[in-house]
Amino acid sequence: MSPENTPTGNVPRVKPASISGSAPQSSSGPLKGLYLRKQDLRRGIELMFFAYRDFTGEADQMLSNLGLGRAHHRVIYFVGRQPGMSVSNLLAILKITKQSLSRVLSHLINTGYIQQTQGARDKRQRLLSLTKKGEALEAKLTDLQCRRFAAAYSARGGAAVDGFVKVLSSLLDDEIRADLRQQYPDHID
Amino acid sequence: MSPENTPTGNVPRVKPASISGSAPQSSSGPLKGLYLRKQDLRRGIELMFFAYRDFTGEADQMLSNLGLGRAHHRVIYFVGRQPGMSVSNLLAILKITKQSLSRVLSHLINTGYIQQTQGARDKRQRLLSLTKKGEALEAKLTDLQCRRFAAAYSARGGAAVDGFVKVLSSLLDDEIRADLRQQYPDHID
DNA sequence: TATGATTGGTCAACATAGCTGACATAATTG
DNA sequence: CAATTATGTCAGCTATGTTGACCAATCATA
Repeated sequence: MSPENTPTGNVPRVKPASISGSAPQSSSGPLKGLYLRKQDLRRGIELMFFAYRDFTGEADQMLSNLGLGRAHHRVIYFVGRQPGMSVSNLLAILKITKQSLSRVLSHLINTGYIQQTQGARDKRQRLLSLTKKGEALEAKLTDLQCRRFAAAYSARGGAAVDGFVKVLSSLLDDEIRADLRQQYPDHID
Repeated sequence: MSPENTPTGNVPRVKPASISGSAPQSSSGPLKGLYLRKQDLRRGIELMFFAYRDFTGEADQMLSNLGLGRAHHRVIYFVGRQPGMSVSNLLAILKITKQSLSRVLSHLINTGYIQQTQGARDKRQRLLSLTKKGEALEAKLTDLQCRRFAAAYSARGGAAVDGFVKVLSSLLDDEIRADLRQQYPDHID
């Protein structure tokens, strides 16, 4: 059907450094790198696309009932995770412009999901935290997604979870991986 | 710092069926479900967010240099994966409206990345395929993402890849998992 | 063969969420 | 005091999704 569905036996491989198209990679033994066949890499690409969509789908639905979107969710999630976070900190995590954040954040403040207090040490800073209403929404949304993860994790077991975390963290840009390693010292390597 | 960073020892767990907040889950032994602590589930959520962003980042950059976006990439990717695909088939995969697809697809046809031929059996169908130009772009984009996967896969090894695939496929909606199981009969369970 | 379902396209209008550029204010730091 | 930093705001643009309405060609079938 598709070009990479070559009949088993002589399947295109991909080397990390350069992709040679269809040259078989025989230098590292017969079994090593079986998961580096082009079809395996494509499966990874597609799994990321579909899993990310499904993973966010339920929360998106709940949000849209409240007139909110995924951008609001991200703000609520990260403020909930680290209350007292500054705006610039949030900007660094989300990697969007302050104008984009401003629109979403103002809305969340005006609708009573998020509150801000002046920084004690640096009075310019607006330290963000969830209100009761915000906490309630954050809990509902995070529970939705945690439930999906809990189901997947328990269906597959600890070893699979370990591999999942390892591969995902290796997909990250180096800079982001370093940041996450600080957040989860024992869990991201 | 954050509310779930409780000092090790009595860490909130999450059961797949219902999230109880902070009640410890002791019914299934002392070690089982260690990966179901709330912080582990949050780590999963965050890894998905950051990894998806980084995973698409390089391709997004290349696309924007050509005046294209991620939506164009998806079309090019899936048409390249299954040449001769019909519009309705593509709509079913992407799960967007035909109006949204139309805008992107028309642009790709007008700029010579995609061609369409009338279906032989059903003359209403427009069967889509990549032109030479489209194939070249698809190859460049897919190679970018494959290289990232190849690097992560070889850094972590086959066992980790196996866990990665298992957990990701368990994160899918049931219907999507069934579809993917057909695409990759030996690889998604 | 007539009817209804399917495949696909089109026009119009709208919403979300990103972007750039320019400019302003207040507070900190050297 | 001057420079930098943290934050906000106005204006406009783009990409990508949405609804709703309507049309044409083709297919399948009663």
